Parts: sequence; structure tokens; C-alpha cells
Amino acid sequence: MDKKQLCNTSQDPEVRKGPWTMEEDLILINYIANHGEGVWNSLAKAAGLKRTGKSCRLRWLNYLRPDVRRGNITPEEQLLIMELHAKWGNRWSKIAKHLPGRTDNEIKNYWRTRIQKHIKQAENFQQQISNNSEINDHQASTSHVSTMAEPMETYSPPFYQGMLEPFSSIQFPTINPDQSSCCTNDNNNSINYWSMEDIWSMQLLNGD
DNA sequence: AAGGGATTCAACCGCCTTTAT
DNA sequence: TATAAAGGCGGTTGAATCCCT
Repeated sequence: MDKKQLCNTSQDPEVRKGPWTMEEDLILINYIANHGEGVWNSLAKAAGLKRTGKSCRLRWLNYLRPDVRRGNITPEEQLLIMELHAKWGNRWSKIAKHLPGRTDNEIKNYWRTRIQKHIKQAENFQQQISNNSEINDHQASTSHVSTMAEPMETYSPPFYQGMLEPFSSIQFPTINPDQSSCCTNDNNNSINYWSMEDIWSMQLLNGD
């Protein structure tokens, strides 16, 4: 049988996809509390969840685990992410291992939505500087303006400095100043999640 | 207040690796 | 050693939400 078909259970009408419901979360939490993690496919069946094992594993690791921390990436964590990404690239799970309670998925999302955007802005800015310096070179054949104009082939930690939230006094100008405020993630604090504390307290109330 | 573009992030997909038989 | 099953990982998507006009 084709390996792809083996992995792809989306053809099965019995398999649920999409956002998890509170009931599903509680079932998964209760089952793992009683039986532990592992062997996700059989766990999903045994728990009575119409989900793939992969889906259960992902939900548990990224959201339901009691030790998972979500939101409010601290400046220290951000700096660490930047340094580790500069070192290892997109090895999200490896990076996540150095940030207790953070998941690879969260770090990946954080990188793509927050940090990468600033890097692109900075690259654009450097490109502008570079272009300007070329013009200046033509106008006056001195080379003293070239320090900012080096192409950024890899990201290096010093370059990240100034992008750190919430220290938004960015040391390089943003192309669109309005977007420099995109990282005030305070709004996320009020996102309409039902907290894990709620779930765990409900679980306790269930007597498990 | 409403509409629409931008942003965020949970969840899925598909590939690769590891483990079990 | 070969094969199948499960786990792990990075990339991508799409719904929900935010924000601006």
C-alpha cells in the first residue's frame, strides 16, 4: 500500500478534523491522566476520539499538556529564539527544547509572524541604504558609507538587537512606522480561550 | 457601524526517521 | 534484512480576530 495513503486518514469519513471541542479536550486529558501518553493511534481509538493519533498527539503537546506555556513570549525568550535560530535555522523542535514550556509550533509561528517580518523590513531598509550608497558612490567616489550596506546573507544575533519586544525603540527605521507596533501582543492576553486551569479544575471536579 | 485587508495561530499535510516485527 | 506502523518535524493553510478607513 502507498505510504501516503497510510498516513492520510482524511479520506475516512469517521475521522474528525478541524478545531477541537471542549468535550474532545476533556476526553483526551482524562484518558492521558489515567493511562499516560504514547501509541497515539490506539490511544485515540481507546479514548473514543474520532481523531487521528497524530491529531491527538499534536493537541496534547501543543495545547493540553499541563506544563505548556502560551502567549507572552518574554524579551529573554525572544533573544534566545533569535540566537538559537541564527545557530540552527528552522530547527524548531530543537530550539523549543531550550525554552521550557514552549512548543515548536508556537516558536515557529512566533518567528514567522513577528520576527521574520522585522527581518524583511530591515532587509528592505538595508537595500534602500545600499541603493542610496551606490548613488552616493557615483556622486562622490568616497567609500565611507558602506558599513550598513553589506548584504545580509545570514541573520546574526547582533542584527536582531533593537527588534526586541517590548523594547520597540527599534534601532533601524521601519519602512512603515505603523507596523512597528504590531508586536504589542497585549491584546492576546484577552483572547477568548478557556484556560487550561479551567480544564484541569473541571477534570478535578470530575473526580479523576 | 460596517467593510475589508492584515495578522495570528491552531491544526493539517506530507515527508523523513525511528521502532517493532 | 525487509517491511509496516508510529512518531517527529517543518511547511502550509484557513478560520478567527484585529485594526484601519
